[in-house]
Amino acid sequence: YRWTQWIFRKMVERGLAYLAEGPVHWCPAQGTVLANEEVQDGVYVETGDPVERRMMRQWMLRITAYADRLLEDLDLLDWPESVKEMQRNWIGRSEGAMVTFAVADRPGCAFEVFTTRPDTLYGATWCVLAPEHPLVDGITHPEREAEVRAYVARARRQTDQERTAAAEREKTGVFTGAYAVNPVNGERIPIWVADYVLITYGTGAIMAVPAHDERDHAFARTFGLPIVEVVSGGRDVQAEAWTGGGVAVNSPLIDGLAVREAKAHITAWLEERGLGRVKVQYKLRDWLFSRQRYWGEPFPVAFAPDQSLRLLPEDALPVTIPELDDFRPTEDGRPPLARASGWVEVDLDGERCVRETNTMPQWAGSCWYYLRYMDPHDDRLPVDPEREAYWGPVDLYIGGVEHAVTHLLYARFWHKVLYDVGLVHTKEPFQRLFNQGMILAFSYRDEGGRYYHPDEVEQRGDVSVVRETGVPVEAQIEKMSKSKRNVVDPLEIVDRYGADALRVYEMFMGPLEQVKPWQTSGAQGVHRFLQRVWRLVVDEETGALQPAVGDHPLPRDLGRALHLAIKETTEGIEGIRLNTPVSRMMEFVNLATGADRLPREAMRAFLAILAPYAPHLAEELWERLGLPGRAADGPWPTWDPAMLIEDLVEVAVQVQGKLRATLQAPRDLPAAELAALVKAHPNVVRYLEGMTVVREVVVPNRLVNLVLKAG
RNA sequence: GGGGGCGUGGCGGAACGGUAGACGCGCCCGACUCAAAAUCGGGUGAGCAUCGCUCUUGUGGGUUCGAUUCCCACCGCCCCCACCA
Repeated sequence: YRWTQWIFRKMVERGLAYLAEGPVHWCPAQGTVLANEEVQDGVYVETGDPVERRMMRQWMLRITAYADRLLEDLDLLDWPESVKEMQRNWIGRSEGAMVTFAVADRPGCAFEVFTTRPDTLYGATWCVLAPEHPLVDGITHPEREAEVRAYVARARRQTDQERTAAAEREKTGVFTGAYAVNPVNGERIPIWVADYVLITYGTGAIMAVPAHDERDHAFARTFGLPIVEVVSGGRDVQAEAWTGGGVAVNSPLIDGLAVREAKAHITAWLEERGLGRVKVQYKLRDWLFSRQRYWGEPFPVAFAPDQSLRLLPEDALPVTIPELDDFRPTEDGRPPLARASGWVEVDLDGERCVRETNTMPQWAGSCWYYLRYMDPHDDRLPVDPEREAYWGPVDLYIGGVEHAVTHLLYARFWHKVLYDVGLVHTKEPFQRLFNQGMILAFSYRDEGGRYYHPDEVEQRGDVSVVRETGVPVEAQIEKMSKSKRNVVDPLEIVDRYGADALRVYEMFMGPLEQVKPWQTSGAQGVHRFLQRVWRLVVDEETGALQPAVGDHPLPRDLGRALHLAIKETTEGIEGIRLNTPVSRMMEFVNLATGADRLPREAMRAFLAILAPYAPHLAEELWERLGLPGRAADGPWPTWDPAMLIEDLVEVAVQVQGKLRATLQAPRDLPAAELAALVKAHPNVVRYLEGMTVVREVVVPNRLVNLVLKAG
C-alpha cells in the first residue's frame, strides 16, 4: 500500500492522475457499481437486475500522455510479434485532421470532428453526433426534441457492449433538425444523432462520407441520404462504399490529386483559415483507475471543505483500509469505505478534510511488484535505484497472452513514469516476454449438452459412453472449467505421481507456447520414466546402491546418448524448448537401463541436467551417489561434440529424389567413393539400367541422390 | 470486418530444405506370476504384398536434384480486437 500510494502521489504531482466524470455500470436495484464481467446484456448476471450507465467522479490515469512512447518503445523489446501488434492496435494511433463545422443559423456554435480522410470533405453529406455529445440538447430543433430525447435515453440505457457487439446490426439514428456548414463549400448538411458514433473516440462527432466509408454508406441507405463520390476508384459508390485510393473528383480545391496529396492540401487550406488542423488520434483512452470496492489500496488524498484536492503527506503513508463489518456500498451508492465515518474525516494542516473513499483496482500492485522483488524491505523508496540498476529490468517474463493489452500495457506505463521520476534506469520493465500456452482438458458431453466428469466415462470400442448408463458422449478439448467438469486439480496429480512428475510432464507435453490438452496417462508415462531413473541408482529390493554403478569408463553408445541429452537440455533452456530435452533424457535412461556397468560420472552429469526438471528426485539421487553439494549448484555439464560423432554413418540413397536404399558407410568418406558405393548397391543398380546419371547430389554422411535421364 | 496463430499416426507431439512419425501415451505379443498389478523384452502410419513396391504431413498449384519445412491460392480450427470515423 505504502509504495503504491507513494507512486500515485508522484502521478498526481505530475498531472498524470486526475479526477473526471467517468461511466460506471450502475445497478439501481442493488445500489452498487458492477465490474464489466458482472454485466451481460444489460443486466447483473447474478440477479438479473437491470444495469445502466452512470457517470461518477473517478480517478483517471493519463496513460494517453505516454501513447507515443508506449508505441515506439515496443521496438526495444524481445516480445512475441503478436503481442506487440495487439498493443499497437490497442493504442491505435491514426493520423488525420480535426475539422470544425459551424452549426448553421447559430452564430458561435460549432463542433469539431476527427477524420482520417480530410480529402473526402466534399463528400460529407451530413454529420453525426454521439447520443452523449454535449451539443445534442442545445441544437435540437423543438419539433424534433421528443424523438431525439427518446433516442438518447434509449442509447444511455444500453451498455457499450450492446451498442457495439452486433456489427451487422442495423443503423439507427434521428435527425436533430439542425444543420452544419461544410467548411469547404459552405453547404448546409443535416446533423443527426446516432449510436454508431462513439462518444469515447475522437470528439464524439463525425462528418459522414457515405461514398467512402462503409458505416456511413449503410446509414445513408437506411435513411435515404445522398451519396456523393469524391474519390474516383472505378466503382459505383451508390452501390458500395469505395474506401481505397484514387483521384479526387467533385472537389474543386483538390480535383485530380491522389489521396495523399489531397489530404495534405485540404488540411493546409483548413489550417490557414482556422477551420482545422493536423491531429494524431489514439484509440487508447485514459485509464479509469478507481473502484467502488472495499479491498484495494485507498487513494492517499483527501478533499478540503471547499472540495479542493489535498495530497496526504508522505509520512502519512500507508493509508490502510479501515475495519468494517459491512463491505457493501452505502445505501445512497457511495463506496464501502464511506461507511467508516471515523476514518473518512482527517485533519490536514488544521483543515477538516474528507478522505477519498474509492479504492485502487487490483492492477495497481501488479504494475510494479517486480520492482519490489528486487528490494523487498526498503523503507525509504519503492525500490533502491542502485539495486534496481543491478537487477533490472526483468530479463524474462513468462505469462499468458491474456495480459497482452491489460497488465503488460499498464505496467509499461507505470514503469515509464518511474523512469521519468528517476527511480528506474530502463525505459521498459520486461525485456523478453514469453507466452506460455494454456493447458486445456478433454470434456465429455452427451447429446443434451450435459457434461460428465472423465471418471464417469469409459471407452467402448470407438465410442465414449457414461459407464453407469451407457449414454454415448462426445469428447472435445476445451478450456478447463467447473461447468464443463473437466478441471484437473494439480494437487491430485502431485498426490498420485509426485511434484516432479507433474513438472516434467508439463514440460514434456509439447512446446511451452502451445495450447494443449492435459492427459493424465501422459503424466503416468513420465512417472514411469522417473521411476526408471530411480532404479538406475537404487536397488528397490534392498534400498542399496545398484551394483552396476561405479567408476567405470563411459561406453561409446551411452556417452553419445548422454552428450546428446546435455546438448539438447542446454540449448533448450536458452531457447525455452523444454519438451525435446525430456525425450533425450529418456533415450539416455532407456539405454542405461540395460547396461551392466553404469559410470558414476555419467550419472553425475545426467542428474545435473535432470535437476531443473525433477529437482526432488535429482537431489535425492545426487546425495545417495555421495556426490558433493547439490545437483542444482553446478557446474552445468558441457557436451563434447566428439562424443556425438559416429564412426559408421547410415546414408540414405535416393534415386530421382525417392528413397531406394540405405547403407552403412565410414564417416567422412569422400564424395566420389561414397557415390561409387551407392551405385554398386543392388537396389540402386536396378534403377540405373538403361539410364544415365546426370547429377550426383552428395550430402556428406547423410544422403546421396542420383538424378537420371533415359539413355 | 481487422490482426495474430495453427493443421503431421488412434492420441500428445519430433524432424539445420536431406531416410517423415524421435520420445511418450494407447494397443498387440512374449517373459515373470497360481493369477492380476508392477516390471522387463519385442512389435505397432495405411495398403499391396513378401529380394520389395505404392500411398501418406488439411486441399490444389509453384520453386528445387529433393518440400512437413520456402512461395501462392483455397478449406478448416483457435486466439485477440472490433461501428475507432
